[in-house]
Amino acid sequence: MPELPEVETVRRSLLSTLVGKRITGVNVSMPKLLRNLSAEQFTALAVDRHFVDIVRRGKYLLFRLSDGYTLVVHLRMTGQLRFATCEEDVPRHTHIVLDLSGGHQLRYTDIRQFGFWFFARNEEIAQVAGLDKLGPEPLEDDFSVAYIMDRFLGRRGKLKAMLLDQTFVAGVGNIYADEALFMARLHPLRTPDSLTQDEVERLRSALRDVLAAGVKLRGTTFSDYVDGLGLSGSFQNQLLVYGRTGQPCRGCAGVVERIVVAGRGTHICSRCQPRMVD
DNA sequence: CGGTGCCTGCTG
DNA sequence: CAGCAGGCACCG
Repeated sequence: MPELPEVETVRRSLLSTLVGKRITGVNVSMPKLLRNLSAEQFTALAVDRHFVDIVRRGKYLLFRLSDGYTLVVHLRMTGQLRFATCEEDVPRHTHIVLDLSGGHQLRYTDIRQFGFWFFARNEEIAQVAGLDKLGPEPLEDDFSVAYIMDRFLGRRGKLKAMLLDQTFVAGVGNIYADEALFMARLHPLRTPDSLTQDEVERLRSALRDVLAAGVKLRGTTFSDYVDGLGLSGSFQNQLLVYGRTGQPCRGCAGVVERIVVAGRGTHICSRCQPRMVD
């Protein structure tokens, strides 16, 4: 489900409510979601620690706890973190519940059970697969034209696959990749190595613009995604191609097509995004 | 590189 | 009932 804008929105929505709250109890009904600890080990380490900060890297959320501990959460496709009071009904597919001081809870719900939690000392979280290999944050300055040109040099394969590669750029997923490629007027099957500097500049701007707009509108809600307080996003109303197969292109008289690239459903306007010769 | 598996639920 | 879904690791 969640890409950078959704994960960032969850972070922001939980920050002020969670910081200062102490974990008073732990309830794990799906122990396999705890990637590195048993439910007993996790409970023993987490109870009595309080939340200090929440940081996002790519699609990972890092909950900083007291005494130098960090809880890493990845929501993958259908994970949800929800702050709630104890009295509120617990939704189906809720697999982990943290009881918090003040009668609140932090609940983790995940229909497809693809997400995970990893709990360790701050200096140990580099062990989380993928976290230490993340590329630059697309909204930061180090995601530069020079960096992209360098990474694209000599690179065969498919442009869209690069955008989804978290070691190239952190936090881009299927929706925002399609939207950015459309905005940059680049075909997803282009060879990265073939892009001109002008095209790389367009791609970088489009990615940054679409992700910033996604954050501003608090994410894209189709069905599952809501933020940490249960609120939907509204970027779904701004989508130009994603999920619009067969509908008119918003940029020309063409129609949005669906193709498969790198195993993922991919939405393009082949008139606005010419395949060209590589 | 592409293909597959991990899961459940929804849609055509 | 098959196919698809916002992600990613692993396999050959």
